Amino acid sequence: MSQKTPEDKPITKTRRPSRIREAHEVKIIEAAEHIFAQRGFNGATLESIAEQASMSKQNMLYYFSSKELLYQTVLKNILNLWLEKLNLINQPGSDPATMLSNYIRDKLEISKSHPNGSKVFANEIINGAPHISQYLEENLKPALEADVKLVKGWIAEGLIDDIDPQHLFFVIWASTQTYADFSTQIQIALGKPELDDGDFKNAGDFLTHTLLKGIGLTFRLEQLNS
Amino acid sequence: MSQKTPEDKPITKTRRPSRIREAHEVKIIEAAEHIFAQRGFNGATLESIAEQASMSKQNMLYYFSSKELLYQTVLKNILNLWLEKLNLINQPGSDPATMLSNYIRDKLEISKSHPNGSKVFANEIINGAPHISQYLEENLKPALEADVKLVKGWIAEGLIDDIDPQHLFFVIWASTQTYADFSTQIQIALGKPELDDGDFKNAGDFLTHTLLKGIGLTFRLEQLNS
DNA sequence: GTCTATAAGGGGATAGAC
DNA sequence: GTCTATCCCCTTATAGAC
Repeated sequence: MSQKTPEDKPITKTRRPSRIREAHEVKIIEAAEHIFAQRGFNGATLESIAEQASMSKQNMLYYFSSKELLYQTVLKNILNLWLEKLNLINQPGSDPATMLSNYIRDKLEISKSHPNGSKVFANEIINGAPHISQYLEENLKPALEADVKLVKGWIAEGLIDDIDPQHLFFVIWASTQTYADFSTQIQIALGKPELDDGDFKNAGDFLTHTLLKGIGLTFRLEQLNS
Repeated sequence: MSQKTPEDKPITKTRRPSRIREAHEVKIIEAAEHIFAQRGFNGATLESIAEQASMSKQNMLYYFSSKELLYQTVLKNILNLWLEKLNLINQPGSDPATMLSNYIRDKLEISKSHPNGSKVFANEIINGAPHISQYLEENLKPALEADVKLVKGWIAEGLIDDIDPQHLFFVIWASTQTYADFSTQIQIALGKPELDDGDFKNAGDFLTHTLLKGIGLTFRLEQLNS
């Protein structure tokens, strides 16, 4: 699996990252996600990120030479996670109801497991995507177009209502990511200090019921759970 | 209507704002919305807001004595606009389909007319609502609870499916505000430089069709448009 | 009400010893 | 790889003249 150097002995001078570097990089990225989510790009200080990662600011700069680089890394991590799930065609089951309900559940799952990455991304988009618009153009746009084509096929076959496929995806994105991005507001509305598994289950049930039924799929929840 | 001073002649020393003050305050708030939306609270500088408002930073500080005060003003403006529309019971028509479709159209209209206010608010919530959580607790929460009660009544009467009312509102909020907050991403996905009236019409049609049908309302678009 | 000047502090990034 | 020290710019807010 892993690439081997021609020599017998491993040569540490090559680009292979050392064990300590790898561990520190993970720690720093997690800290950066946390702080960028909480304070935005400009509000986050390298000092506070380093503190969250339990190291000195100067040492952190040894691993990520600039705030910008750190930020880009966090942004691309979450976007790549989403893009993986957006590849609907690669799903095992092939009927529209299963594909869409799986996609909704997957997106919600990421909101639950990576709320900070989602928040950093949301912040970036709200501010006009100054650091990532090109990456969206090159990666998100074509991925969405493939799915739109798929959904148009469903409409042509009469499997679902004649709705606008692009807006279907915009609404799925918004309504799944809101449970990460707007969790503070939802917590206040629900009167609880944190969203728990039950809340995400309720969200998933509501969304699959409403969106699938709403576009004309005679989908029943019991089918999926069985 | 307007409060009168006991004296005959207007006393300029009282709290009544002068004409020039009022005009400048409006200009400053609009500029602040724009810059805060684009750069976040920390990224926005008083210098850039003042420039957008065509005045000196020092003069702007004469009207709004701190960045914090300016920010709070922008936040409460947009939230109050939303709270007005959230008061569903005050609508003329009283059937669920009309109430909800009107609410969705109203929310979308605000996304179109006040995208910057929406973005500033979104940023604030994402960052954990450090400046406005108490205001949400005192104003948003009770307003939502009234609507939840209303929707529960509809369910009890069998007018709509047995869905979770709170999540219905979370999804309406997310999916209408995304056309303001995430407009940059949507523009990239649609391949156009700006969202136009047609895009908002498509969004509104998709949302009313899908959400109303999705919760079991046998609503037809033609009824509303006639 | 508007201007010039400046106080006061914060924060990104680099240099160089160990 | 990690540390101490420091450069230098940016930004909020105030003081005081006009």
